[in-house]
Amino acid sequence: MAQRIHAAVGSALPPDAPDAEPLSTRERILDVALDLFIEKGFDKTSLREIAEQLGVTKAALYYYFASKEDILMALHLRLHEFGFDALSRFAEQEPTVELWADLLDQVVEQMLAHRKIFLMHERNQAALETLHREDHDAQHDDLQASFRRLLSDSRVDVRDRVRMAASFGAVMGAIFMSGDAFGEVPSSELSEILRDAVADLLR
Amino acid sequence: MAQRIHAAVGSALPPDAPDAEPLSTRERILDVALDLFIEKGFDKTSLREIAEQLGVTKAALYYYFASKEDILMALHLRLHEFGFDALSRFAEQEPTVELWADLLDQVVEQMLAHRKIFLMHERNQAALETLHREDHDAQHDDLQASFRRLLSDSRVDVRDRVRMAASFGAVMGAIFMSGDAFGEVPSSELSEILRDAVADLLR
DNA sequence: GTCTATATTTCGATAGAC
DNA sequence: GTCTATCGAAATATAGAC
Repeated sequence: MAQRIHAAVGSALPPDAPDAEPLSTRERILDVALDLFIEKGFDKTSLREIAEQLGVTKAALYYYFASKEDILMALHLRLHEFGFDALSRFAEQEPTVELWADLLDQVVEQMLAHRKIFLMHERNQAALETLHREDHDAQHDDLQASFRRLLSDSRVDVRDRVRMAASFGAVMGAIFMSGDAFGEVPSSELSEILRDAVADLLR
Repeated sequence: MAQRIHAAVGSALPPDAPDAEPLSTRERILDVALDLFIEKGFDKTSLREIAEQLGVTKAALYYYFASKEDILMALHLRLHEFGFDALSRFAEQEPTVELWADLLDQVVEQMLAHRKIFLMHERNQAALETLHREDHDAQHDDLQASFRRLLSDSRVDVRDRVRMAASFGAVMGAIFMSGDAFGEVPSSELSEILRDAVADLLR
């Protein structure tokens, strides 16, 4: 596993945009993998399965990705695309509940727009951690790590820090934990309800 | 895998209670497995590893458990022990935010008292679902399923349902998502902060 | 109850033709 | 770019002695 990971980020366009050009094979692999990683988990998904569902053979996958973990990494990088420079704001200034509330507003939008990617992350924490352990490039200083650092910042009152963590969990819970209990609720309504709830927690 | 799963529940006593009798081998297996399933995930934990850390061989494990999944099932049953008859209250009456708030108070206590079991569940959702797919005994009608049913109950206003899900997520987030950011915060304080937060969400 | 084998399967990955 | 064929490793699980 000393191999360089060279994953890149697939297109995040909606699947049937008006002028959708046919997805590249690479992107199709990622989309199939994303669904399977959500449904069965990374470890229980075999390359054979991904290939089969795509109508190619295992070996073809290796033309696009150096390893199975490389596929996971490419999906992980999709997450870094959306808004998680948002967290970088906190690198310089002291975290406050007000800043946090602003951040969560953005996070809610991103999560609703890219449910699958977030869901995949929620359901494959262990596999993703292994990935990061091996990537000692530490170029990205992972999200979760920044997260924990923030929540450990002793300049902020404990009560506020707990509420910061809780408000994030609240958003996650409402969007993901419930399966599709709110699948029929329009995103805009869900978004508004959540914004209010977050405000109540961090007011 | 047509084999009957016959897992039973290990003792949930604190590890060094005053009159602690030495743990049975069976319980020691479960405790080691619990730690490893949290740290590396179910799929990446091998029976060899569990056995090694216990000072026995793989084969010995099979005297106590019929399969690797059987070990996971035994740990899953530990969860059913604590307080999740709590959810049964909702089977009969209409869910309300008031009932939900009461429930969450209990859940907070259970989570703080049995962090590891809950953490293991959070981090091995995929493996646990596979388990349930195979256990078509449906004797237990899983927690998560009851959960989703509750949150889909159209008698309750959408806004309230979303807040119910969010409040649960808030508790999970504060206790688990943060790693050990609040490890030094006394449980009693954490519990009180969370109770207040939940009240703000469901008031 | 625990051990030493070993059977069996599956998977990730590679080589090389086309 | 995709295929066929195969390698090698690792894991779960079993058989049978002690």
